[in-house]
Amino acid sequence: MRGATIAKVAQHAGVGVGTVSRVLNGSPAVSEPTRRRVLDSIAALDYRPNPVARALSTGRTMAVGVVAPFFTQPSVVERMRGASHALAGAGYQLVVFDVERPEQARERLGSRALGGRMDGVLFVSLAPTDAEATQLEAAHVPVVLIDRTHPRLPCITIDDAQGGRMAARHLLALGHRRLAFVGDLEDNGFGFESSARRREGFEEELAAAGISIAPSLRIQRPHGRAPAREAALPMLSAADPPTAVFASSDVQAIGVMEAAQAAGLTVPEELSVIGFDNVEAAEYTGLTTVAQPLEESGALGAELLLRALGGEAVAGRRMPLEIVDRGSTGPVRVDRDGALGTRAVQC
Amino acid sequence: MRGATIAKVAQHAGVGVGTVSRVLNGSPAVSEPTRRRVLDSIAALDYRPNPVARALSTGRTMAVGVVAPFFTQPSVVERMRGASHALAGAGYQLVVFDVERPEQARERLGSRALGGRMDGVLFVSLAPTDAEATQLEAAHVPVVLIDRTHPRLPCITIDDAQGGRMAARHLLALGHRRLAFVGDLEDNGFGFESSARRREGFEEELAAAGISIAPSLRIQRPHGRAPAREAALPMLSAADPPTAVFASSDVQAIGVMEAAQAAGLTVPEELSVIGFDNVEAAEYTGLTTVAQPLEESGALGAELLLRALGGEAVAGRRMPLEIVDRGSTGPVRVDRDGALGTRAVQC
DNA sequence: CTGAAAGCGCTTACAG
DNA sequence: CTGAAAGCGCTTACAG
Repeated sequence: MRGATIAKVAQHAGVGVGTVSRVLNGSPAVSEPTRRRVLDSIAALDYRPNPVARALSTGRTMAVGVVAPFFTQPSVVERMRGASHALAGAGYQLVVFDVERPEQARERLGSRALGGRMDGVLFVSLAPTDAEATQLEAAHVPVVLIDRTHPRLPCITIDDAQGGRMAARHLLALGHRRLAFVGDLEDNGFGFESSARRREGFEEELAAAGISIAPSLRIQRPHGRAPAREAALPMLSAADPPTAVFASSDVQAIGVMEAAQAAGLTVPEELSVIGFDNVEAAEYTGLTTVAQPLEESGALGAELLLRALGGEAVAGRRMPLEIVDRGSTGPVRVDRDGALGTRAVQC
Repeated sequence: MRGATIAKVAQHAGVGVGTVSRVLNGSPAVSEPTRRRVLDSIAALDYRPNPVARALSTGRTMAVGVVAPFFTQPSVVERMRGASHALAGAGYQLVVFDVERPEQARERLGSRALGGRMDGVLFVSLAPTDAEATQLEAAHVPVVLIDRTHPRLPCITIDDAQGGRMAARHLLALGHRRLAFVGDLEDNGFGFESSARRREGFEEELAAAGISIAPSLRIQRPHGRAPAREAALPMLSAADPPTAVFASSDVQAIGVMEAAQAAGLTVPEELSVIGFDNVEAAEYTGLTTVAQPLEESGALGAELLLRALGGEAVAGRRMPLEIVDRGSTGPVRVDRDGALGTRAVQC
């Protein structure tokens, strides 16, 4: 006995199933006495409508899929926080599709995972292929992207290049001239482009100041704290380390700070480090960063999706950036001769 | 046209829908030629079975709910990582039910959220009420708890009191005698008991050594970094601060380390800090902690649930604990007179 | 205002 | 091996 059905309730109340359905759905076309009687029967039988049957009948599942690299990118979790609240408030269930490896994207999305089961889909830091987008459109499943773009889909983005420029200006204003960059591999299987755009903006602004990054100071590794740390350590231990590092994510910036500690460089006195994103860890590691509104982007993405679900045509939005200074960057050290300080000449 | 249906495929292949269903479900009772023909039609029409219809027909939704305080407890995310992989591998969708406030637990669980829509439920750091448990049992929905207990349900737990004892022994062995505790409010709306059990084990072991915690050094606050930091600051700034602090979670331990920095105490020289859980942040803040296997507990919980879903009777498990020493604890300082060092007598 | 019936898209005995 | 039919539990025109 897996619970009462609408038929049992109808029988108990002495009405037709249609009438029970009407009171369930708040139809005004039910007389008050009947309504009461049905409500009483519902309570008496502890009846709860079967959402699966309802979904089959209405064509709406009341579930939204969220496709994201949940466990490799801490920023995703913060975005989820915003989305989860909005979705739950609107009565939607949130189904997670974790994508950790590029191949998974292919397996999961196009096929059974999304088809027919989700009323809408939120892509976070990931984008559907063109074929998938077409298919989703054909099925009339609204889609919103966060932190990625697509020509035909509403996207919530930031200006990554602009963020890179902001980081450059921040470090230049502190007098730094010997700068390093630590970011993602630019040819990754997910098509992540943020790191490349951030680097481009950064280098562009440096170029305007007549500065370029020495090839040995441009590090690109798979995303993650450990790879960043391991790649930064030799660079920071060398005879001529940079005086400042821009990492294209907080995760990597934290790796750089760990490398600095291992190399015996104090932050920010001997090395300035600035990250990007403003994830929670940036707060308790005291990292200065180019902050983007993570939770807000998730909330906004969910809101847009809800409106699209309601039949509205929605447009994407670009979110603002700001530098949050927590003290991991500082003025470049200058020794008595006025030369730019490096570890080699200090002490 | 929301995609082809089984009827269209049957028509296209010139067979009955039952036959199409049989090839879909790998029934051996289909001749090879028919099978090929049906497969061709499926491909030609780009047909994908509607999971909602299938769910209604079979009574299995192929979805599992995870009920947890996702965004207030970082440990939950690490547990999810383990669970997500196992569930996805078995073809189950993962539906998240975030519970941030005590009242939400009531609204969401018992009612529409879980009823009829989930094949199984994983509770993380949260437990169903007795009424909910009964209801889930009546509906034959298997349940597994992680980090909580219930008399009739399989639970994956740790020995919290034992962990508290381990922390105590660790600090006692380093010579600490003036000890503080920072943990959760013990009367919280969620029924979290870990913090209380950890404190009890800690105090028990101290008592065996003839030591007790001064009331002013026993801090209990809502879970979180900021409340821990704010409550610890005055304690650490006082004339007679403790030489070591046991926090019943890493999150709170990080708050204590922030307070130590604000109070001008160096860790571990002037203050030893040990946490509990071993979340990722413990790694990059260099926190010594009583480590529990978070990801493994999630994976194990998912496995048990899958086995229960397969009809097996499953039993819970107790996970092992170990101290991971990252250098935030050290020997107590002793001044020249041999008295136990405190900030007041040093220098 | 209300009931009977068709329909949502599958699966699965039941006959053949 | 295969088809026709009933059934899963709802919703929603359609008549009255």
